[in-house]
Amino acid sequence: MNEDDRRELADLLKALGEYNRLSLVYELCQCSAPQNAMCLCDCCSVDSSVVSRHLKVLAQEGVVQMEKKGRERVYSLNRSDIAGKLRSLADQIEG
Amino acid sequence: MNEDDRRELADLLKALGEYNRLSLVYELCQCSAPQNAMCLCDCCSVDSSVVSRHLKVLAQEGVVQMEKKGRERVYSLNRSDIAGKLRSLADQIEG
DNA sequence: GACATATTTGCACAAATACGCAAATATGAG
DNA sequence: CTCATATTTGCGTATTTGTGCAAATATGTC
Repeated sequence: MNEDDRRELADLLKALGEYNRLSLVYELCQCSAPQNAMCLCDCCSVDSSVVSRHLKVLAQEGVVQMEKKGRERVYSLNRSDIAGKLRSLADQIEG
Repeated sequence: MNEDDRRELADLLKALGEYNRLSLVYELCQCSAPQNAMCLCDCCSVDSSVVSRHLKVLAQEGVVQMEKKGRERVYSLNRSDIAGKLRSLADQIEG
């Protein structure tokens, strides 16, 4: 694995490695339909601006996908993509 | 998943989500025998004290295991343990 | 005991980060 | 257009974090 890929993977893990962001991911896990930020706000008790920033980070790392829907923006997990990367790491670690 | 478990998982991901620490993990990945810190120093160009601290973090999160061996301390990966946790997360994300 | 090597720890510091609040922006509803 | 709701952004702040250097500690070797 080259350096850039490793940096990218580290950034992904860092994005997931913050409690409130991980909570957002778990919340999205349980939703079949995409959710807006206000709804996601409920699962972690922080300001909506904070949720907005966390979702931005998750989107940058490809964890979630955003879609404009009228006045709100709905988010959904890139399930197979992230799961694949985590499994790939697991495989490498297990050797 | 309860809150404590989630916090613990977030801490694990955070430990893995730093470039030099992830590099240490990859380095250990490729070693069949446990390695000491001086050897691990080579894979990331930082001071030995920094490596020491990173290894401490990884040990606290259960990523690596330390064993005293004379004057040096050798580290090895908890391969199946970490791989299992990553796969478990992947499974939950994939739903 | 004296010395060399391996590792940790104390200290200082710069950069990153998470956070809340208030203001700005976007957009649907009336 | 006006208003209400959803979201982002600017700002200030407190905390965390990664880092290097020097000193301290640990332990094998002579």
